Amino acid sequence: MSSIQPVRGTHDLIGEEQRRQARVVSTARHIAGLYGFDEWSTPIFEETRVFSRSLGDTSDVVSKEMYSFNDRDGESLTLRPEGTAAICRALVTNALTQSLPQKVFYTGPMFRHERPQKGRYRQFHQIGAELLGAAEPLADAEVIALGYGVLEALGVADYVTLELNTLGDAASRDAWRQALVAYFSAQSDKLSEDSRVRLEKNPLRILDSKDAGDRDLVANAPMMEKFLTPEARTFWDELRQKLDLFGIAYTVNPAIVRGLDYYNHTTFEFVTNRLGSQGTVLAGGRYDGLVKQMGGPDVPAIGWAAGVERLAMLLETAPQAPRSVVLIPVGSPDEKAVCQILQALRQQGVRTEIGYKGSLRKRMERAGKQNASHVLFLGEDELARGVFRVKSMETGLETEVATEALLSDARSIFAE
RNA sequence: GCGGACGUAGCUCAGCUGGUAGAGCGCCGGUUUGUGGUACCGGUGGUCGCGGGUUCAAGUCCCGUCGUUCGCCCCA
Repeated sequence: MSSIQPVRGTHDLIGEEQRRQARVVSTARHIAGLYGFDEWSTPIFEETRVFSRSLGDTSDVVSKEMYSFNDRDGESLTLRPEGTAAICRALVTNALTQSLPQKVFYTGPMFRHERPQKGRYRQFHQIGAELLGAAEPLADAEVIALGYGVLEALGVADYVTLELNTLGDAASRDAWRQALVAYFSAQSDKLSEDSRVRLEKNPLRILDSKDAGDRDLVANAPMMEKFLTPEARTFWDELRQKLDLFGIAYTVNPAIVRGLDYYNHTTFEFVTNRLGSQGTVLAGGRYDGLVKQMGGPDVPAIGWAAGVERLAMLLETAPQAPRSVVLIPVGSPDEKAVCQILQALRQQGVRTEIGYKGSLRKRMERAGKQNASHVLFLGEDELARGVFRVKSMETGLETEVATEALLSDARSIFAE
């Protein structure tokens, strides 16, 4: 066993694992396109303040999980722990606040120094969608519909449920937060140790505590509903109505409060019970203040991110490896003819390989192992007669095909 | 960051109460001359995660460390 290992929480993506993740990404990219979202790519590292400012200083992501370092110029940089902040930064830097709305799809690696677990890695991958510059509930509904559409296209929608909540606008949220703090402070002796810390840092998080004692307290805690301003209530009502119009089923869960500071109004999570404690598969919400925080104008926005590894694990069937047509020279036919036919097939869009070294038996064996769809035999005899022997590895049947036909009509010859 | 479990060939694992490692699969080659997935034969393969300690002797006991995994925490 080699002593050089990949860094803790990182993995090489090879074979089936690579194919599963690629399937997730390409499917999401396609569905996002149907909704009119364009793909952006932002740098993998940013100035640290892009994240520290936006995610909230007290969030664990900022306070203890970021890969931050000083570069050779002494500037503090950070490997992106999530995608939304950078998209907002890019919106501002590229002056796209002039042409709203912008509908953005992105994908790529993210980095968080967490304790690795299944479905939770230090370098992991996300897909995400952001709709910047639309304030109406219809936008929220459409963004959620896009998320659902991706899950549906991946064939995992059945294992997943949508949980929905509202945090209201700033005024609602502040009032609610104060009420929660007052409520929990009055009986902080009954709270779990973890939740006493949350009371200081992020009281909303107490609501989704798993501690049994906490849950009893939470059951009687003041609910967001009561603190909604009339505007926030209208928004919340409309959102649910639009979701109905899109035919998206959901359950309201007051505990969906999200971890990052920038959310307001809509929050949602698509969750599954198939991945143990890492059950959140796609989640997001509205973040109307973030673009302004990034130094831009007041741009309302809504979006979500999803974990590629988690979705890849949920895929029911693994994408198949592509099958090749393998050319096996018999004896020593003219090399020029061999190379020409290889290139001609590739130009016609047929995945073609040549069987290297070994006896004919060996090469056949290898073609079988790599699951080739067909084998092409070319010997001096065939070359002289202007034909190939084409063997279907599926049926074992072997036919003679004129070289001309291969040069002009290869795809139909190899179509199953 | 906290607590538990685990860590033997590429893979799945066996190795009793301590005496310097085994199987199956895989991989490589062969069963003569132009044909796979079957069969047969032969071969390759491990400083038992790593580092200490106890012992005449450790894969087997103890400590530490790294990694994986489960729960917590956090979050996608």
